Amino acid sequence: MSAKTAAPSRQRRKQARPQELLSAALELFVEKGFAATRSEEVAARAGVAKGTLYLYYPSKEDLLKAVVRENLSALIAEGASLAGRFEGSTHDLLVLLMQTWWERVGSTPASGIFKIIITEMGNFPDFARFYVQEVIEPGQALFTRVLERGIASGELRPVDVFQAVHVLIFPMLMMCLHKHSLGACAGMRPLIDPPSFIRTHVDVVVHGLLARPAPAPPRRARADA
Amino acid sequence: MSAKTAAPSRQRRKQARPQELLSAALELFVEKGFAATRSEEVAARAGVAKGTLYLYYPSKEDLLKAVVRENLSALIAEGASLAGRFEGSTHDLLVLLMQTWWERVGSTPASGIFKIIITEMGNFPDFARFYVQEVIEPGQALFTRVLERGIASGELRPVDVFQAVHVLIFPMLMMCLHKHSLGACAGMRPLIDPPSFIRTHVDVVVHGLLARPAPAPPRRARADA
Amino acid sequence: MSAKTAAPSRQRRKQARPQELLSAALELFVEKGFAATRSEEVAARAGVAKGTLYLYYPSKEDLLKAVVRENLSALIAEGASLAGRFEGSTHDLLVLLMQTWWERVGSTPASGIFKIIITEMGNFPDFARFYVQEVIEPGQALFTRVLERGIASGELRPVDVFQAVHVLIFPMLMMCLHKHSLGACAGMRPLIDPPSFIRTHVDVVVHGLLARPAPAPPRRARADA
Amino acid sequence: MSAKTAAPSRQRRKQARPQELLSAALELFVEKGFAATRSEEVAARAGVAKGTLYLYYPSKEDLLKAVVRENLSALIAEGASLAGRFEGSTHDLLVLLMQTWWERVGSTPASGIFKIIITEMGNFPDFARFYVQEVIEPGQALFTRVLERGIASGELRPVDVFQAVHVLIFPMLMMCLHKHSLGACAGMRPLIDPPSFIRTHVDVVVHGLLARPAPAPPRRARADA
DNA sequence: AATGAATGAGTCTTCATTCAT
DNA sequence: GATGAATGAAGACTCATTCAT
Repeated sequence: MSAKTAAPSRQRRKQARPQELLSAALELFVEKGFAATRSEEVAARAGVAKGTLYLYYPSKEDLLKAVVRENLSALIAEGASLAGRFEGSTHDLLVLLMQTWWERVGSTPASGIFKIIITEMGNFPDFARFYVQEVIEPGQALFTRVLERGIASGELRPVDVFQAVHVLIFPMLMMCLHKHSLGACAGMRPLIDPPSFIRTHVDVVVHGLLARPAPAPPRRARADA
Repeated sequence: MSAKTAAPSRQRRKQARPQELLSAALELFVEKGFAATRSEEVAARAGVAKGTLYLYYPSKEDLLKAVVRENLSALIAEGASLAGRFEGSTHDLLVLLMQTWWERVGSTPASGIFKIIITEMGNFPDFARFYVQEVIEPGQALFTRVLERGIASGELRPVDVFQAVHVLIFPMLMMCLHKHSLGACAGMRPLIDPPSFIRTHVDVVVHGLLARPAPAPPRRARADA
Repeated sequence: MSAKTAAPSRQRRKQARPQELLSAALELFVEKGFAATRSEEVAARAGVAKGTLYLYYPSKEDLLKAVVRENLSALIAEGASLAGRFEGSTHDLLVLLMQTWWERVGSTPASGIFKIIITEMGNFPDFARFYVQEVIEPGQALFTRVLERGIASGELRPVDVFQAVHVLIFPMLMMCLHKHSLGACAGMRPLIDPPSFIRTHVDVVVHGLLARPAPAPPRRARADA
Repeated sequence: MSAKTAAPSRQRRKQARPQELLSAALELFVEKGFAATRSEEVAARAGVAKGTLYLYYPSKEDLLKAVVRENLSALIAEGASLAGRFEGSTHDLLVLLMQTWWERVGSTPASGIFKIIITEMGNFPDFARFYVQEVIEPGQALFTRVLERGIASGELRPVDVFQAVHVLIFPMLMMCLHKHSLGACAGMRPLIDPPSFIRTHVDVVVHGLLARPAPAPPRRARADA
């Protein structure tokens, strides 16, 4: 506590600079969009002067790339680590995956990255490739394996796996986008409660995938909203 | 027909201008983002000079508003009209609604609007309010009614309706976003076939919502892969 | 009266066009300045379309020149005609000249011309020459003759005539400028009453010029303001 | 002195910038008019780039306001300080006031301000109010006090003071305007010599105001012609 | 290393002028 | 002749980037 409030040594601050700049940039790019964010604003939010930004990132575009890369590495690591460890029913695994994903990504500032990607992917083709290789493909592979195992074991219906994966993932992504667009509009009451939404989402989708659906489980209504 | 190929008279062109400008603007705003699109580009794509744009829309921001308004009004009307007319099972109605929505919006350039909205909603608070009133609320109301009817009739499980609506809608929106981000990256094989995805989506979600699921139909959706 | 309200025949309007355009232009150039006046405004105030203006004057600059020339011819004619006719004391002649000048110029829209000239003279050197020859020199010659006659006859002190002329004229011009700058600011009570000011001006200056000033005449105070 | 010829440090230049910009702006606004002066010209004349101007003044209009404020504040201070100190005849005070005013304003670049004000006052209503409060009213008050004192002491005729003030001031203003319009036209012989004109002006007007004019001094003012 | 004054290419927007109707 | 849609050169202003301090 006292360590935080005390003025950090010059050494420490310098070390933390790149992180601080990236996180300031993430916030602003998410809030206002890449093009509409002035590089001076990024510097200001990171507590440094305009010129300092350029000591760390040679251009605004490079800064964007660094922001995306930085935040996506975290995503991938999380996903990969979870992949192997689990033992139990496919149903339980899916619930766990989704909740963990929300905890580690959806509920953190990193969730904003998807907004940037959606918008800027067209303007940075090399990004598209990077993103597909590093995020989309590993992610799909993970869910594909889970679903295929569930189908093989007879727990799930033999639906089209490739698309079922997207049925699972898309609402999660949309949730993130929502959080940073409509959900970020000041003065607007929060329309959706993410954890609750995720429960419903997983509940519905897993039910829809089950081979012999169990008798409807004691569903939790919107008590938390 | 022959009249069209001849140089259209000035009168006729003036009539068509707003449409042409809006559609050029839609394309570009979706492709490159609002902030990154130069107003002169819009004019050029509509085949007019820079100044002409300003005869029709007093500023770039007004142009954006007009684009969104123009494209979303139609959407709402479609949905509402379909809502009332239908007789049949909730299952069939949901399938029909989703397919119609895709036909009228998702598969048209208007689908790009959602990308713009995600990005720009935070920058235009008054527009956010407009969008909530004109699009989000009516849309939610429509699906809410359908689901509530299905639950009342015993066809669907009594899930949280508000969230189930989002479970239905979010993947559709995400589909649109995907189409204009990753899906638009040149040289990338089409990863998802929307109609097929929608079938799977509706199949899974409706199954997940049904009170006594019919024996899983052995149909395989992904005919295109 | 009825002739005015009835729609003038096309023939009449066409004949009146140049006048109407010049007078609209004069008003606007005086109100807002030459550069800040849009040519479309001039056309609109004259009740014609933008293009019509260009049928009469090939450019905005030509329009300005026409406006100034048009209004200065009137000035000159008035001055010249008054020059010869008068018989009586120099004192009375000066009073008459000033009052007439105010009636014919100062109190009409033509008074605004001085504001334009002051501002634009530097941008149109050929104007400067024109103005000196057509207005300044004849005007100075007139007053010079009057004062010299008064001095010769012993009625006036032998002051520097060239400068005395300016002592007489400058306040009149300043009055015109005042009327179209401060005096034109909406919501500002009229600070100066021109006729009254002119009486004081002439009274003071002629007193200052008289060789043996008459006992102070029964001065009219500011009863009219 | 030698320090000045060496390249001034960045710090020093920053300090001097506002002054340099204001004085460049004054020159150009007077020469060409406010609307006709491009902001880049101002920057260029001050020896900086376009963008630098905007580091100091947020808009061209603000620049104009700063120019006027800057130059007129000094004027008021001068007048007021002189007003109180003087002991001697009203005649002498008036002569002194006029000469000082010419020294401090009329003969400096600040004299051009009046040309700008005449033109732009109508376009900046809030500025008009400012000018009335800060310049016109204090100035009038000053001369009003002087004349009233002269009348009270019997030195001057009991003329309408408000108007007499304008009789005194208007030619001075007109002199300034003349200097920057006709007087600025290249290739035109100097028609008026201001100091000499002012002597005549004050001579004539004060004579016109005196209660018992001294025997007209046979002095001939135009020593320079 | 850090700063922030300075730059100037680039963008939105206006408006004098043209010309098909 | 008259119109007003269209043009595009020009101007106010912004902001990514540089570099002297």
